[in-house]
Amino acid sequence: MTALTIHEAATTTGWSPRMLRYVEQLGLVEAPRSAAGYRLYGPAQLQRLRTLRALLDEHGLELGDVGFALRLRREPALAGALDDWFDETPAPPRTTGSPGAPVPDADWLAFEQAKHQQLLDR
Amino acid sequence: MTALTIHEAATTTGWSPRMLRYVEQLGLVEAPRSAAGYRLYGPAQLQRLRTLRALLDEHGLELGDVGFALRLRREPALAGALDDWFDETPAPPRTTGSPGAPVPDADWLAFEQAKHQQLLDR
DNA sequence: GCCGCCCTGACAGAGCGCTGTCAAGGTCGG
DNA sequence: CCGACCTTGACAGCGCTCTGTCAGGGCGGC
Repeated sequence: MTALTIHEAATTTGWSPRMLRYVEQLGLVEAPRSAAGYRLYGPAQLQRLRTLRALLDEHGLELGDVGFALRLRREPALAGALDDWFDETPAPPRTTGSPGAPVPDADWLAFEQAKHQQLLDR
Repeated sequence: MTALTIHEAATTTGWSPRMLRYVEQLGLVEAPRSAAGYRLYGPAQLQRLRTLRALLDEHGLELGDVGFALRLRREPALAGALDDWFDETPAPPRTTGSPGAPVPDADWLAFEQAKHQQLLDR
């Protein structure tokens, strides 16, 4: 099938083989493996690599930045902690019933949903 | 009122004066200024500095990471581009009416709202 | 008026991220 | 079977981030 080796994928996407392994190590584009362990780059992976490059160029990002964004998606607790910190400043948002207790943590999903709902209600 | 100089704020929060200026430069904690330009740290800023330290320690973050998270909040286009890239992989999401055109960009907010709505609908 | 703190700007060094390159060994196609 | 490719692991250098420190000048309280 249409599956390229790492060297072929590198030349067609503009990355270097070394960088393709690094990108995979960051968890950004993981190529399936052959029985012998060779990385196999299919159309999906190639597309992903090209759009990744465009993303970096367009917004002046680095791979580490995208890696951090990935971490935000994999660790919702981290994303929630950041949300809380950024929302902390303006005013005591505890206008709803529950007082200032640090969120029972079981209600965390509902808490985040409420926050997203606020985003939608505008 | 209760407003500390940068040196006092540093000793009570555990940061160094240098780092307080750096944190401000990153846009994370900005202290109001006196008429002469002195930074004035009130309770709000002190609280923010302490919780910032806790945030870093708890999740093993660096200041630059939080700075990047701030950038994500200030540049919704960047956040949207990352969302799109991460959502790109699983399946062709163009199941709704509009074909593969790169989103008319005026509908961008609605597009993101729809995506958030999917998050809420679970 | 003086001494101590504040400001900005700059330089410096430690550390880390990114990228290339090499080594030792396995796999594949002619 | 041989040459070209792949694997992982390691090391090296460039550049950037982070943090401290210093210089030159202003502000403030005793």
